[in-house]
Amino acid sequence: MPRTPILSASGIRTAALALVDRDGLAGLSMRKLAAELGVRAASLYGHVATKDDLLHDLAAGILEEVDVSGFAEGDWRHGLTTCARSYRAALAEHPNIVPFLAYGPAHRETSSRRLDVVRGGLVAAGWGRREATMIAASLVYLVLGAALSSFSSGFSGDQALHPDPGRAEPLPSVAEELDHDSFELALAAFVDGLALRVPADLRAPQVDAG
Amino acid sequence: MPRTPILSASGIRTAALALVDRDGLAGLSMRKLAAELGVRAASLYGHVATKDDLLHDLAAGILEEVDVSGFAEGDWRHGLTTCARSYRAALAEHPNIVPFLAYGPAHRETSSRRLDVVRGGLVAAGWGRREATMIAASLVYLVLGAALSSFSSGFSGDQALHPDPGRAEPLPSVAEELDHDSFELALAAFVDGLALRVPADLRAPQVDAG
DNA sequence: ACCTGAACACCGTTCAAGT
DNA sequence: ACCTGAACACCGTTCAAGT
Repeated sequence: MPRTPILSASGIRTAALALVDRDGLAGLSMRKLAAELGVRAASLYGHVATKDDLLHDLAAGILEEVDVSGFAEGDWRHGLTTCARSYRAALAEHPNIVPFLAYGPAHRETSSRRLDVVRGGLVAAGWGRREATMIAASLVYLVLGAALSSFSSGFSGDQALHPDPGRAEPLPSVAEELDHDSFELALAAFVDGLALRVPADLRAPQVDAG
Repeated sequence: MPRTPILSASGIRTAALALVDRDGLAGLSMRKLAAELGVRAASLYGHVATKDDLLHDLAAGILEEVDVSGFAEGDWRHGLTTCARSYRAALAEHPNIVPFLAYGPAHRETSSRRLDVVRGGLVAAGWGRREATMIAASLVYLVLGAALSSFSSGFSGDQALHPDPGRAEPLPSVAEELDHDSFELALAAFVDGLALRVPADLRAPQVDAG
């Protein structure tokens, strides 16, 4: 009678993500993860190739939640805005994994499949292919930058931010609101600025030698 | 006759930065760093409190290179652009340290002193205090996002990018140029978009209930 | 004063061995 | 098939001891 296995790849991933959410990226160790699952560290390697691989899978799962359907209606401004917001929201649900995304091309595959949809939407809306690529990249800059500067930018001496002038640091909720508003401002300004250089269809092309 | 000390805090920092530049953030260990200096790991702790502290100092040194003087002329667009470019250039010189910046408020102090200058310049140019804070935050989003998405965004199947259509990946120089152009596009669009919502001085204030 | 040896409490990963 | 013990080659950090 074969006893049912304790471990599974997906169970490991779930526990790992919970651990990262709870204890941060540095708080995830294979030994701790194993203990959480009632098992020893070595056992994990029957289901998961490597810790880096595991983190990669977690990141991919999160990026899969990004909604790129907003381009369907043909409005690239709406498409960009929707995508950026859902991207940011997806990262906000697991903020502790964001530093891992900084470690380079580990998560390239999922991320770029997503970006190709964005690029496609932009091209369909009349943008050139190179512009579309650059706009998609810019979107990632904004979202990723916002995700990892959240709470950490730390604005030192601004009394205008907290109604109570005796306080040195903004309250968490105030900081959160400020992060949110900053992101929305950046996104709106970026999209508005792009609209000024929309090509052929609506406007004459920008001067060639910038 | 007291033999002259081998170690110094600044010597350690220099070697550490060189090591990070060469071997990446993961390639920096206190033991390796000590070996590089002809010493044992324990000796470092006479001059440096902690590895995290050391990295914090490296980051602070890099952020100090950021040029925030561009606001002197009173042109906030020029100030923002100059600051963003020099910020990006400073990070580009030590790209391997960027992931460390993602690990939260460790480098808050230097960073926020810099940001206060930006905020000040924006307020002097007529922006409201809260807007100025949000714009400064947005700038950080853009630069940090660009710094860590560099080369890593990885655009999969775009033949338009490389002149030779047989190639699967863009050449490094092509990727670099694309990163650069994307950043410049994002920055220009962002600043242009901001200009559309410039307050009181030049335009009527935006509608209050957004 | 400054550096070292040795130790403590950890890591990720492998692999022969158990069931 | 699946898990374990033990080991390997590492970590950051401390601290009594040497010079």
